[in-house]
Amino acid sequence: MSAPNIAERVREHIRQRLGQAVERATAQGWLMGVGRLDPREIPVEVPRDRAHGDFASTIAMVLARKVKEAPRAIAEVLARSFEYPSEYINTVEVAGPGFINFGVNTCWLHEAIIAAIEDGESYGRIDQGGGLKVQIEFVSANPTGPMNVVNARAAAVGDVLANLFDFAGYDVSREYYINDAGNQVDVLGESCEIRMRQLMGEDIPLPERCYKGEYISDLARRALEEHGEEIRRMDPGARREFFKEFALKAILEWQKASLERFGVRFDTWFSERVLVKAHEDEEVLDILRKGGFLYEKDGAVWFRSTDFGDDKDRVVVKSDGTTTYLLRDLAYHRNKFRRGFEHIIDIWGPDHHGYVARTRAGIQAMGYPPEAFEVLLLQLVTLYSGGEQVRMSKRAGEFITMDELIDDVGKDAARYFFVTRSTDSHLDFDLELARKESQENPVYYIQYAHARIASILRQASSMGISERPARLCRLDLLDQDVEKELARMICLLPDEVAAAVRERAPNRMARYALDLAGIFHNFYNKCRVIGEDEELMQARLALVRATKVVLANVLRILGISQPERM
RNA sequence: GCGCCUGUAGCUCAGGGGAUAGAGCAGCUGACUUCUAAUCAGCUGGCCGCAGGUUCGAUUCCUGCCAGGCGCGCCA
Repeated sequence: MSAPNIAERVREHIRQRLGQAVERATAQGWLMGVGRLDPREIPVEVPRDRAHGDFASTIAMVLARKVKEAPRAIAEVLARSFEYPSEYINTVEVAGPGFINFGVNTCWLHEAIIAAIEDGESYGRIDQGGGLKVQIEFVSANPTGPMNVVNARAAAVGDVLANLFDFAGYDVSREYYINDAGNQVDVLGESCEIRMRQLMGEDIPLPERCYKGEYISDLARRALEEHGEEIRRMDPGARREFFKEFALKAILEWQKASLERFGVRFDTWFSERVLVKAHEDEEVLDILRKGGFLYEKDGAVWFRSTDFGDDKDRVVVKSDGTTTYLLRDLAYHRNKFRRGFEHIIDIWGPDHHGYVARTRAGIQAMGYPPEAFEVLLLQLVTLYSGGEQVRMSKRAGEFITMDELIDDVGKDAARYFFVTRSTDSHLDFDLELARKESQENPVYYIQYAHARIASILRQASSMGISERPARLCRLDLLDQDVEKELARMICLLPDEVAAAVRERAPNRMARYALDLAGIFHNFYNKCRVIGEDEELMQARLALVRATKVVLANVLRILGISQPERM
């Protein structure tokens, strides 16, 4: 189910007619040497500056090269040959160095208002993905401590991206990879066990490699409270194993709860251990060996990833016989493909960028299409507090947790903040500033627009005014600039979704929301709704109702609540 | 040394071949007997890091340099 993308339809229309205009001009002896033109290649864009029309084409500048005439002259010829007025196009003018600007009949705006109201929550949905099975794996934090701020950014970005893919017609699945097979969970168990022994009065130091956070002691205390008797009866080996499992389970629950509070829910929590237990890492070894991509050197087994563009070969089995993280990661990605995902997106930290080439190499060596594997490198977050950088170190136990962040700035503000920057841009997050400015945070600005509309609709309803179906309204009465701006923004939602997905740019949605809210607030100050003549009031009610739908849909994509009152 | 990311307003950042480069915050001036002033209108503020190249056109693409961040393990 997807609403018609009205803007796309108009663009298509312009391309068609421009194509015809070129043919017509050629037939009359103009524009020699153009040749045939594929309408799909005719550039038609939404100009940044509204004064340049609703749509614009740079086709004249592009053709200038072939035709060897001044772009401006070409534009004039095309504008003259362009057939209009048409069902969508009202005006055609040549401007600047050779732009052809199109003014669009307001009926396209009306269609969007009607569609937004009638389609409601599904307005803006497009069928770009055609149900393609996409998996997005994100956060995948080590299960050795609470979620930190970097995890929170990944959570926000991944979740919004997944929402966007869903909106664009993909069959999307959210996945969290649990790194529970490495030695870090052993260290976790050890840390916890030693804290427990200290609690029992034993005088032993905590080794340097251990995790030092307060939460470790808390876990030890809890274990003693809940399982004290059993623990006392265990021999040292069993006890360490117990603490490992206990801590792992508790931390996973904790992480899950934090993410839940943040509004992020995963379809699958995938355990590395399960993968290893099923010997899927060894299967990968077999596959690679059969493909002739393995060799031995210095007592280790190497994968010749350089065959696939990596800059050096990689060890998959260490000389002590254990497997490397890479091998298990390849097994994991093979598993993803075997589960039927047609496109895989991993969100990684920038410190993992070196793994992209070798992982893709492995995927290719195993016979899967390398282009179906995509990595989004999400840049880090630097926390500031009062202008001073907050250094974070898990081992030292110093960090701001995701929970603290949510307590501090709130889920909505935090999510917005994380998603408002592009993924490849570092994020400076000043806690004090975020707290201080929480009254004027952009997220409130957007939510306030939504609440204001709700208030208007509430008021209308309490006055006994019933909203007329949009298609029965005199939408042509919406002739003020702000009203048309607002309607135009409503039109552009499907476009915006498409662009955000194409560019993997959740931040586009944040910007769109801000722009839309801004235009609405502007409208609110210029135009009244209730109290105008019946016809105008009904038309504005429709406009405002449609705006509310769009704001709500965008906020939902961003995972931000849509308050009815503030 | 090699790889990835970044450099745009005082601050935090958008824009990524096109027209006069934008927003928020900060600063200044105005607007509430009105459907929510968490709002609006206006002003101030820019060698788009530097130097070349590609072309009708470069803040955007390419190369080099400078500056910052992150990596470059038989760790995960």
